[in-house]
Amino acid sequence: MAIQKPGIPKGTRDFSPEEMVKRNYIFDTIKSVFRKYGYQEIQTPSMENLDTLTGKYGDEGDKLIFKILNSGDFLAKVSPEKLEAANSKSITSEISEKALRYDLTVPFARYVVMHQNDIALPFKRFQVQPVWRADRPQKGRYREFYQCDADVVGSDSLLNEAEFVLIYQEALSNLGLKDFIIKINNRKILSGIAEIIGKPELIIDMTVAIDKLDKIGMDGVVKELLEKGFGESDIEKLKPIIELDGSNAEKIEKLKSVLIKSETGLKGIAELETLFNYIEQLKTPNSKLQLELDITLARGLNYYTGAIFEVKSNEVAMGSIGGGGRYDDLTGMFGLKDLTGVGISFGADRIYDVLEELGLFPTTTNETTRVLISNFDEKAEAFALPILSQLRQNGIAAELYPQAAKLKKQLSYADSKRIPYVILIGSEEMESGLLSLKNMQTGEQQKLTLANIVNHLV
RNA sequence: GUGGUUGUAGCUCAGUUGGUUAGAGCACUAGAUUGUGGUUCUAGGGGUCGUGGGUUCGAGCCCCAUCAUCCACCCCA
Repeated sequence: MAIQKPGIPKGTRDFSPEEMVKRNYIFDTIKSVFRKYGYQEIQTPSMENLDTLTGKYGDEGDKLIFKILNSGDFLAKVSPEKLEAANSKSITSEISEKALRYDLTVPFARYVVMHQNDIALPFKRFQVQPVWRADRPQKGRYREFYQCDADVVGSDSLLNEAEFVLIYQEALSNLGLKDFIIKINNRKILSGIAEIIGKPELIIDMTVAIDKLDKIGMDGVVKELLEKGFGESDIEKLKPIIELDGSNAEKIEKLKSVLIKSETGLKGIAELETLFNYIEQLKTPNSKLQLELDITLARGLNYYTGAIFEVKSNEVAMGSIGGGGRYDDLTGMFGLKDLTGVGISFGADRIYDVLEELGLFPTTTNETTRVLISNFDEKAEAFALPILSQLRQNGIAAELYPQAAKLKKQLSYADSKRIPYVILIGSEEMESGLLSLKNMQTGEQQKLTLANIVNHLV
């Protein structure tokens, strides 16, 4: 067999020891905040049944699901007519019954329905696992990436929404981000706007178009709205709403008058007011919470029914680093009615890229070996083994250089692995029982008993 | 799915109007220093120039195809 150049699939990455230290720092920070707010961790399988996932993310989303080919002779069951027709879509369901999870929310909904008799409502869970999307990769976009989700089902209180805002604020602040904005909108307000214009059936097209405002400008939005079937008069009504500005309170007042005839719209506004009120009372005093009511915030997922969240860093040009919202009907698709849920997600990989770009990773990461014992020959090695054991019994991360080698090489090894201390054991040390402890940072070296070394390193 | 970018050593990249034996830095190995790393100096190993075809006396360079890559759009974390 010919030697082949190794490679990994497009949009996937290896993570080095150094990168893992940084990634775990992000995961641990986010997880501890989740726990602090009463969320418990679960995990679900990497793959779900294909029909669990299809139809939940819209047509665009379905295309991005990674399907898993059935094992064995997967074409045997497909009828000759279908093979002849060569219609990929109709054959897919026959040759693939599993798929890699696309997000953590739908598997969570599936979990809740399957375990509904075992979980106490309201159920607050968090989940940190990779998801896969068959996207074209680009900056900040990968085919395999981690999401950190927290969701609660079985509670329609807006207190949950308020706490999610605080979780965003606390977790991202803890990670060292100083300037980020949490955008909030409400699907009911969007519905209300579509109602007022008289095109409630076009709400999706409307929200997708106005979502692009800051990217393509008002002219672009108008152009797209016209293409989607809105009339000139509709757009005239829409314009002032889209261009809404001022403080959050001012925006709410203006929206109230615009949406006066829409029951749904007014309900959305009432929800926002309650939410802002909760946040005001819950937030840490003096915290620089940047919260913005953004009426153009839509987000693609069609299952949001209430609040919609999105978080963006103002310091780095990057897509959103988090998002979420309320979905009233999610478990309904799996036969469990009237269960409301709300959740948020952190995009760990994008947060990594942002922290890297801003140089915000802490330098004092202490996840390497604490002390290396040198190895000159068989005799010294034998002498070192009980010492190695003692160090480890005292909870000190220690390693013995696994074979005799030149000291230069062993010190280089310690240096490249950033091991802070090296114990040198030669004939002199073996005779006296005093071991040479070298501090790799200062270069200083002193002779100590093992007990002293342990005290020094603990 | 659409448009563009770039493919040369393990990594980051030079390589002139097409011309002899394709270079540098970093990394690696060895030595200067037989028990002292990070700085320095010296030497060394390492290349199907993404792949296939074409033009030419001659191609890393020009042409075609193909694959990969990154970026942007769509959409999204």
